[in-house]
Amino acid sequence: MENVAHILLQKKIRPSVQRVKVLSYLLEKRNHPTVDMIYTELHPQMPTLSRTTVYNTLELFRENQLVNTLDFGEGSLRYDAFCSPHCHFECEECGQVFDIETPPPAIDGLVPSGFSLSRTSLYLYGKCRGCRRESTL
Amino acid sequence: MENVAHILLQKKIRPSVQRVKVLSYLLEKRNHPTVDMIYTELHPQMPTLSRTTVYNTLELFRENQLVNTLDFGEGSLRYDAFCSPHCHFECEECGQVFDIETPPPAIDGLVPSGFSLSRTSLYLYGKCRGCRRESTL
DNA sequence: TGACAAATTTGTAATTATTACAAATATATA
DNA sequence: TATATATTTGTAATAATTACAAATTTGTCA
Repeated sequence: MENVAHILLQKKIRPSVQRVKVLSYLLEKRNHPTVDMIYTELHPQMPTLSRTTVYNTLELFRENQLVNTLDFGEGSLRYDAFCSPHCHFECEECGQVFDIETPPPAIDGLVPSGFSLSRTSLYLYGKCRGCRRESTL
Repeated sequence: MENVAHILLQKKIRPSVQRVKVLSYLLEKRNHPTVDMIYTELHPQMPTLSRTTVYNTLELFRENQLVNTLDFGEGSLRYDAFCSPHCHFECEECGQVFDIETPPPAIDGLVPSGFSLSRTSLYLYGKCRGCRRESTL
């Protein structure tokens, strides 16, 4: 919506149709999608959309701190439009990613002296509620 | 050495030349290498070594809990032959990976009820001592 | 020891995610 | 409206990894 366009304008990013759609997708779905998930979902509505545009757009968003990348070690990156400090849980069964609304644990004092820390990522792996339920039915 | 062959035999893995060399490399260097680093270093001594063998060998080691994979989001996996619970720090300047000999922080209670946790990975990013020193010279 | 079976290694080809890049299109400005 | 600038697109390149079948090595047993 207009809402999303404003977010882009605040970052001095021109709100093209493609950019607004990609950011809207991220904000509405909150599903930490891969490039392929975004492309596959938006392509039917925008037949001219290019995969490259999705890559370019996400990279632009990342440079402007509108998204963070997540790497669960599956071979492709995921994107998160919620940049508050929080952790992520990936279900090893269904692949869904869940937000854990707790900031990553303090690790002050962990790094050797003389080192400087710029950021940390904590990834949690396991089974989500739905998948656990299924396996006990 | 023979030492390394014994480790493999304990896991009922036949200690072929290639397997012993790859595991020795990991244990001696402790440098969390990528497949390419291993291949590049071992190839001169073993001209017939194949990259595929390195991949196969590491996968076999992983299945037998002899190594863990690390994914710092650089596009290629790294391998760690020390499986005690500890964290990793990657220098954003020189790319070196350092062990942080502290177990990943307890995150009990972080996961939503009904979820089960199987493992966690904590990645730290920043500048190592050497690179900080260089930048202030 | 020699022959055969099983395990391992090798090299090439396929696959997948991502990036490079130039042409085409759309947008903004004068 | 003309022109410069920004954006998008599509194709081709790159890089990591996997698939797979042929070649080699190793182990077993007569």
